[in-house]
Amino acid sequence: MKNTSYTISELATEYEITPRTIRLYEEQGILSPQREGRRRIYSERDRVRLRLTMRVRRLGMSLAEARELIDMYSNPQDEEHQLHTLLERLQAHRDRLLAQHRDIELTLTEIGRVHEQAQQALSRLRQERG
Amino acid sequence: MKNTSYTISELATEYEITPRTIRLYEEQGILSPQREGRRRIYSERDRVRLRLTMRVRRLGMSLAEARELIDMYSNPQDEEHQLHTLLERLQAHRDRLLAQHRDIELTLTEIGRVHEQAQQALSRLRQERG
DNA sequence: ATTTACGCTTACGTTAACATCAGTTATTTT
DNA sequence: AAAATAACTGATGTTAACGTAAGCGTAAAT
Repeated sequence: MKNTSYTISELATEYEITPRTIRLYEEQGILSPQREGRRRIYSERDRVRLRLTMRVRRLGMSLAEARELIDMYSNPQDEEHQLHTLLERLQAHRDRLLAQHRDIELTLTEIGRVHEQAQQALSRLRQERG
Repeated sequence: MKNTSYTISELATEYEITPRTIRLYEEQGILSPQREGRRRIYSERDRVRLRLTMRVRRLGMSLAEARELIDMYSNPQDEEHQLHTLLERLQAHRDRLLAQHRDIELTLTEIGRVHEQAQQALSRLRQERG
């Protein structure tokens, strides 16, 4: 059984963020560590949710969006209506990610173009100097 | 010849942003429209730079990063040292974009998993209700 | 000739996502 | 026992990226 638990500074070190940030994520409802007195004890689940949060934050999502998405990962709905809106929200996130995917490819193409030009300019310089 | 020019509100409408935002981008050195009296006149080049800015902003880049990257697109360097740092910066941007690319794929995989589960739960509900 | 529309500058307001600090408690380490 | 270490709760500060509003100029439409 994974019965591992973590302190706030362990997680902070692992993900290279400050404890302040981790507490903020709790305020935002993303994490919900247990307490041992006043101290926070983070479970493996908390750690996973933190990792997922960092991942989508790198993609420019807000904390609110991050929370929504991550909550959907583990939210077993029972009503048909709820399942429907879940599917819709998932599709919305997917659409956005696909758009970003395209944006990345376009940007990489541009970078590749400039990179090549720079390489050529560099070899020309070395030729002349030769 | 593309001698087209645009007013601020034309660009604002096209890219669904406010004039305020466009003026801000000028302050940040991303755009540099000509003036006709006090009025700003945007060239095709400005428009392209605005489009590129919007693109990388969707990827979560800051305006400073956007400016740096977009400036590199059109900056013909002449010194070897400058070409080297240009190549380095390009590679840094590329690395970051590739990391984002992976993050997107991971997130899409998760979403796909949840999406399937939800679909299945939905068909089960409909089966029962029959 | 005067509304109306568009644009300008200047300045203050706002929100998100933290950082920083002060003061306190609790727990190790020496 | 004393001191260092880690964590806690407020509270205030900071930065980026805008939004909003006031007051003014200019040009086009009625």
